[in-house]
Amino acid sequence: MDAAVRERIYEFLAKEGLRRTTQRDAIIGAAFSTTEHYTAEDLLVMARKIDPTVSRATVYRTLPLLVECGVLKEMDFGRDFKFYDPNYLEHPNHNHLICVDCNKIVEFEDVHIDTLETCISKRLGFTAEKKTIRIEARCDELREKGSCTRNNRGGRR
Amino acid sequence: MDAAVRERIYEFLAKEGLRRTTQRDAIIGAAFSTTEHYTAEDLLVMARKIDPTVSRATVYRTLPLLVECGVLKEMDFGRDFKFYDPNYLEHPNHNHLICVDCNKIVEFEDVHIDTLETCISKRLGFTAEKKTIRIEARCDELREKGSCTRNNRGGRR
DNA sequence: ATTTCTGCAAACGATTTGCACAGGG
DNA sequence: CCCTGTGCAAATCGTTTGCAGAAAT
Repeated sequence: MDAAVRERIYEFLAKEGLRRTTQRDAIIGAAFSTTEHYTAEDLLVMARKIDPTVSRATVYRTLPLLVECGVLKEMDFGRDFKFYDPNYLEHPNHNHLICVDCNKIVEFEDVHIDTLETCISKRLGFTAEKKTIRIEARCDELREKGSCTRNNRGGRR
Repeated sequence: MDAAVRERIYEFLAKEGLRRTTQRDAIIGAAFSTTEHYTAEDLLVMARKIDPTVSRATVYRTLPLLVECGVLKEMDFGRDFKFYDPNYLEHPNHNHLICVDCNKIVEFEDVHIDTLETCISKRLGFTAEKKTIRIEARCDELREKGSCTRNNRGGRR
């Protein structure tokens, strides 16, 4: 994982008077061991590979810290659980396309969108704070070939 | 409420072999007595003004029917509960701006967005199915005047 | 009659939290 | 030492569901 991210987190913890613990280290290590999106439960599994003593509660308590620190983005797609995006720092302006077939989440950026959204907010009398585009879509690949080679997070509930 | 909507619902129920009951009538009447967005709990309260015997379970069981019938739109903003939009038939392509201060949901349409989203999906190899723009924003009014005259759904949890 | 509906209350499931102990500063 | 962090298990809360009786066709 990126040492700068780890450093940033430690500074944040210090600033807040919070401590560096083995569990938090394991969770941080796990959280940035991938560029994929994951759930709290996914992260628990990943963190336990580093430190088996990590509990679910600690994961749930650590996630908001990483979000507040700005290194992780929380995303609620109206699915059953929230997703977290460790790739946020590198691509702060991305949007998400969610495949309803395979649950794959694809990131994309588009310069037009940002302008458009800022315009719209201004027109309505608001100042945009978080702009999210969610596109639910179906794989062309699946429709044409009958199967889908993408990451399949489905099956859960 | 619009008689055409009611008619459309009755046809849907008939087609599905479902029955017309006093409770469903009350819920339908309540569901289209406003153009505002509401939650399941809001709808329960509204329906009980028409028929006090309506239960929460029946509301929760009826909502998906109205959604499937196409007269109501379900929206999950990643808040604590889902919202329902009875205004969907008249404005099927609208997007939502949610004020983080007062929880007001403002609808807007924009022709550019639709084109943009279809392009993006195609570029990524998907066929867009549901396109949602969510803008979280802050009232300019609140910031400037220190108060907000908009509908305030806040306070819950 | 037969089938769908209903209200009730219990179940559900992701997330949060109270508590008593562990461990970092 | 003191105060924060932790695991555990119980609580939370919108929503769903099993069941037995009620109502529609």
